Formats: sequence, C-alpha cells, structure tokens
Amino acid sequence: RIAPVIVSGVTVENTTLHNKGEVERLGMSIGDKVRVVRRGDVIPKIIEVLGRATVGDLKGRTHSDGSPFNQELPEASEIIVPTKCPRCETTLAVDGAFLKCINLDCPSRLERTILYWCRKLELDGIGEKLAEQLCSSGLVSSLADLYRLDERKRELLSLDRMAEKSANNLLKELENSKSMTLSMFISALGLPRIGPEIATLICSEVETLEELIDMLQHREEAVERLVKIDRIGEVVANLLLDGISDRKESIIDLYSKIIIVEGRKTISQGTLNGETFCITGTLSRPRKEIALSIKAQGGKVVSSVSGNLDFLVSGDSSGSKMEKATRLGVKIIGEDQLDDLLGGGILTDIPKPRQSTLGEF
DNA sequence: AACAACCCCGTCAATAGATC
DNA sequence: GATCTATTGACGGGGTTGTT
Repeated sequence: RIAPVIVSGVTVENTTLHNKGEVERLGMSIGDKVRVVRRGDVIPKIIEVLGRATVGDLKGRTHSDGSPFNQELPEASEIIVPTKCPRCETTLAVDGAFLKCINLDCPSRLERTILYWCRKLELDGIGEKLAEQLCSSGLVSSLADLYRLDERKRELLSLDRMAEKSANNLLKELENSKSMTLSMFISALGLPRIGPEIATLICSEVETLEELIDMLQHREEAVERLVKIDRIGEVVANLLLDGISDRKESIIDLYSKIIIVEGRKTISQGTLNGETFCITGTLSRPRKEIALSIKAQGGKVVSSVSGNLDFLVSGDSSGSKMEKATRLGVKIIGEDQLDDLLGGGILTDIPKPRQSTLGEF
C-alpha cells in the first residue's frame, strides 16, 4: 500500500510488487518513497525507489473520494519475505518466481477456487465477500457445496447482506449455470496452467471425465497419450493429472452435481473459419455480443494483438492496441466491415437478449 | 427515502513458463 | 528463439440489494 497519489487521472493506493525478486530488484523497504506509473495507463507499477519518505511527503494527500489520508509514516524497516501462509500457516513452497501455499484446504484457496469457478462460468452474484462468508460460515467447503445451497436456504439467508431477493438470484444463477461442456468444467476447476485453451485441447482427445479419471491408474500411458496432442507437453500433462488426482474425490462429487453437455462440434463452420479477431475501442454493441457473433461464424476472439492476428476490430477511441496493430501490419477493420465479413448473419447469430420487460408484461 | 455495501465491468500490459 | 497461454492487478462507474 502506498499513500494516495494521483497517477494519470486516478488515485492510486495499492500497487503490487509481484514477487520476492521484484522487491530485491528494486531494493525497497517499508517507508520508502517510490515512483509509480500506470502500465498502459491502467495498472500501477512501482518503477523506482526514491529513498526514504518523510512526514512532509504525506502532507495534503486525499483518498479518491476527497477524504483526507491520515495514516502515519511507518517506521523504516526491511520487507520480510514470509515463509508461512498468512492464512493457514502452512509452509510456503517456491514455485518459480512465486511463493505458494500448497495446502489444498487453505481457506484462502477455497475462496479463490470458488471465485474462479464462478467467473469462468459467468455465474454472477458471488464476489469476494460472499465467497468469504460462504466459506467461513461453513456453508460451503467445496465447489460441490455451492450446488447444495438450495437445501440450506435458511442458513444462506442468515449471511450478511443476504435477504430473500439476493438468495433467490443466487440460487437461480447456480441452477442456470449447471450445464457446461467438459472443457468448461476442466478449465473452471482452476488447475494451474490449465485454462480454456488447454482444456479444449485435452477434450479433443479425452471425451469424458470418467475416461480422464481412469487414466490416472496408468500414469505413464496417460502422459504419453496427452503429450501426443499438439501444444501439450510433459509438464502440462503432469500438471493436469496431478491436479485431478489431488482433488479426485471433490471433483467426482462436483461432477455429480452438474450436467455435462456436448460441445459444439460445428465450431469451425462458417465464413470466418479460423480467422482471429481482437476487439478494441468503443463499439455500438457490447463486446460480448460481437465476440459471440464472430465465434458463431467460426472465428476466434483473442484479447491481445500479435503478429498472427488477422483482424483488429476497432471502435472509437481505441488506444495502444490500434498502435500495435498498425506497427505489426495487422488488418484493422471497423464494425461495418465486420458486418460484411459476418455476411449479414449478425442479427441471427447472437443469442436473444434477456426479455425481462416486454415479454413478461 | 437515503445511504452503504457489494458486485460487475471495462480498461490493458507485463510477466513467467511451456511448447515447438 | 519465437510464439503462445494463463494469470494478475488497480481503479472508478454503474447497477442492485440490504439496512437504517
């Protein structure tokens, strides 16, 4: 945490140091004065230590809402790298540049697992606070427990800021997001390095969870089989198998609570077969909608510009992506041209918006 | 009715590490 | 060595819901 400072228009009070290496590189201590910039005008980053801060440095600082910053200047002291998880006291393990808590039952990890699952499935309504409450109240101690909340509504209602309406919304969200493809299921588990892309690749080879679990029995064969998939190497294969194996019971439990649906095999049907798109700037429709239209035609939507990108779909006031695309010679198109590419399918391919007003009255 | 708490979204770059 | 995936991170605005 830093004393509030205005950087390119916003008040910054928090900024990450990422890992131990970064702290060492900067040679930083608590109580130092630092220079903060915002990468891409968004994420704050400390780029330099400017020596010790003084009381005078803190004069006249305000939070973003205008209220004064009253915190004292902390005594100068070294940053102590933790050796134990601040939450569960488990000894931390070094994982590359990072320190990790390896206790699968660590409450912090459970909360993150829940949040990750919900975000991946676009299950709205569970944020940090609720996740924390669900866990600490004992209502939820595994992902599968989320799907048991309907049986424990009374207890659910006893949580903070949780009354009838919120509870019903939550239960409905849970119910509505029960169906998913196997690759969704796998990627939403949040196993390290197993994201949507890798999960999809795996599902092109392994068709059911049962099959995957059976593979655990013959480890070497399993690795061999997975490594045959293009872009999957030994490391990822082992991470997947370990990840599943470590959580086997709870994954099976969770699996029994949800519904696996067939993935769209027709995914590459369409006019945009295999073309990649990146969307930037302000457009006339929500990004999500545009992305869906593109995908419906077999196109792929990525979040960053690289030399391999086929099209940058650019709206108004697009920033650095535009610049990068120009530099790399990526074709830049507007919404009109995208519509042309989509072949007028644009209106039929997007899912119906929620008809909550007109239809119901 | 006013206020407070919470959640979601949009914004984007920079890592580290894996794979080929 | 080039290219890709996955992940993280901070803030403010806007919407919804709960509480006073």
